[in-house]
Amino acid sequence: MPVTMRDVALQAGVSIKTVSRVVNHQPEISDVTRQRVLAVIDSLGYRPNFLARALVTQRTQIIGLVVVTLDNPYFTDIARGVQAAGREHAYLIFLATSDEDPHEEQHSLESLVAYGADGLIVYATSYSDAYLAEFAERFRPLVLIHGLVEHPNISHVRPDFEGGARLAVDYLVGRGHRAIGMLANVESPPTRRWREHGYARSLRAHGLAVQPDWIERDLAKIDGGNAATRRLLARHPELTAIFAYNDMMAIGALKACRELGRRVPEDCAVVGFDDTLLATIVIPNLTTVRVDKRELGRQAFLRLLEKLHHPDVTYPPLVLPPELVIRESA
Amino acid sequence: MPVTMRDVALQAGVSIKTVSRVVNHQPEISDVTRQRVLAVIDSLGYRPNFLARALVTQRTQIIGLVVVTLDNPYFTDIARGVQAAGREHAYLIFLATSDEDPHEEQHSLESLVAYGADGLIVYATSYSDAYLAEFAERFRPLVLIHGLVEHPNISHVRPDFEGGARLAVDYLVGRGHRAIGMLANVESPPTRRWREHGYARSLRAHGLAVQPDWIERDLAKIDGGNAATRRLLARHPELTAIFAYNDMMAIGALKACRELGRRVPEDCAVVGFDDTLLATIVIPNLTTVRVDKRELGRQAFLRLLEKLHHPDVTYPPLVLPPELVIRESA
DNA sequence: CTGAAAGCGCTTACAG
DNA sequence: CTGAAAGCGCTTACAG
Repeated sequence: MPVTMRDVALQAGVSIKTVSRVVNHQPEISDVTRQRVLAVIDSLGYRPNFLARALVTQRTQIIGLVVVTLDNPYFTDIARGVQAAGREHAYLIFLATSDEDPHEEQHSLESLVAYGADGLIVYATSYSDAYLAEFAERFRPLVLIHGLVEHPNISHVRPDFEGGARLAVDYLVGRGHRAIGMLANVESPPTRRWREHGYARSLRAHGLAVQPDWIERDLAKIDGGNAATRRLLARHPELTAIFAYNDMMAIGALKACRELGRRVPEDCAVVGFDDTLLATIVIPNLTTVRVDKRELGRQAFLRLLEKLHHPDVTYPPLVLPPELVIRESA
Repeated sequence: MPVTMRDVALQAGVSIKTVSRVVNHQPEISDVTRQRVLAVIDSLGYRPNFLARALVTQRTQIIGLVVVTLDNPYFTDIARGVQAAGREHAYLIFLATSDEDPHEEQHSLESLVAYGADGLIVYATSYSDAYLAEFAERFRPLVLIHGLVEHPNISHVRPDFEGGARLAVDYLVGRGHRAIGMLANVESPPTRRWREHGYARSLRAHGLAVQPDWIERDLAKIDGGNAATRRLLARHPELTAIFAYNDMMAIGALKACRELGRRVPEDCAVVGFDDTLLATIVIPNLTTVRVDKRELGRQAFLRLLEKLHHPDVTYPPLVLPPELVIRESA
């Protein structure tokens, strides 16, 4: 039997509307009444029922956050940024994971809407762009992290992958490397191969030819990185450096090198991407491209908030500048 | 303008109640009517509003999960277990993190209740036991992971920490170690120092004296493990092995040894606890006590579900058996 | 097998 | 400054 507004009103000898006024900090109320109501609220331990409120206001102050996996610290850091920003603005962040199951991802999105989430922040590789556009059209505003879907209700936030990749490859070239392989994510759609563009662009800028065969694709995880590195090095033992899609793949590369008897960085330099907490756990410590993950999450939230307040404005993608962190692996 | 039941009813030429019946798969309805309503639902793209439903049924099918941090993969694995079990039973898992801020933790718990979560699963060190008991009394059933609060509405789930610690120390003694230090969590309240009991018990079982000074406390993170190891080894250079509170601290110990020029395992063996994904990333790979984290999460959910269905039953704590995984560090 | 009415706990114009 | 009434979108007895 939870305590309701009615209970408070009865006890305080005022109307429900008056209670509502003090709960919502509305000014048109005498101080005496306010104090009296406050006292009753306190003594009864009354808590407003958000569900009921949401039903009438059509706003829940809930933001849904859907990420593919919690396994990569990259995502948990982003989530933390979203949550911190959400807190500041009195929003609750509802974190859902799909565990890489596309079916589950879709289900999460729809559940979140059914529960009245005011908006969604999505990092999810498996959604089709068409589905996302339709979703944004029919339901709520969306902000996509790393995505790319043209729709007025969809905003975008991402690191400057291309710039980051150039930073990495420029550095490698500067260290004398000429045969630089790349580990790419098989799941990246052609429209979002930003890192590959950066890699190619940097190579060309230094007068080096781009060899498509030096790019090897696999899942963007440790095992994927390990397997891709083995294939790459078997085909092209002449490679002296590897630029990896993310830290996970870079760690896989480190493992592969270790198992293959190639010293890092002497025989094969490795550069990662993201600068997750794993980068300094691994030996050798990873040289990698740092992305401000919390800021990314924060900006995603802020973007969504803007859209919620100004539904008719369309915002250009926000692209955050990365930074090269030089450690031991290259 | 979302589509409501009323819209469907109007369009299908039936009452709202009839629509409700087909949406909720209630049997008392003719097949013809059902088909007609289904067709309208489909063409209108109707989705039930869970908020409205929850308001009347007083059940949301939402379970709140509160964890201290997402930084330790141990917690994300538990969360994954909870989520998987939740899915199977058509529950939505609302994951909240406090980022180690006690104030925020409390806020999460209360928000979750305000939004109508049917029950809560909590791993949170900073709640006082009294607060949790009062919370369970006034609001919803709770299951505590690693906790210990006697209250009929609170259930418990945890690995057998004491047994796991004995496994680790037995192994170390079996390998010839006699001077075995321990890294403990400063934040463990005296009632929950299960690993320390296991450590002491194993030592005594082998006729070895327990030296309180061989136990060093710090935060259960990498840096804490690093610092604690340095202090411990400075005071007791005679130690040849270290048993750590968790993998995070063990990784800190690895770092400390590396920086101190102590080879692992030759000069100092290290055993962790949890067997997170980090254990095989680190060099040397960590020998550690494996806990089935997903199962822990699953059981936490199942416990809660039981309680939701049978509020009057009180369940004994569930203690999951761990297992020693021998790798390179000991 | 089908429907009209009340109510879940709030907020929102609208009066006074 | 304060209150009575309607309504958010559903479900739940209760009739028929």
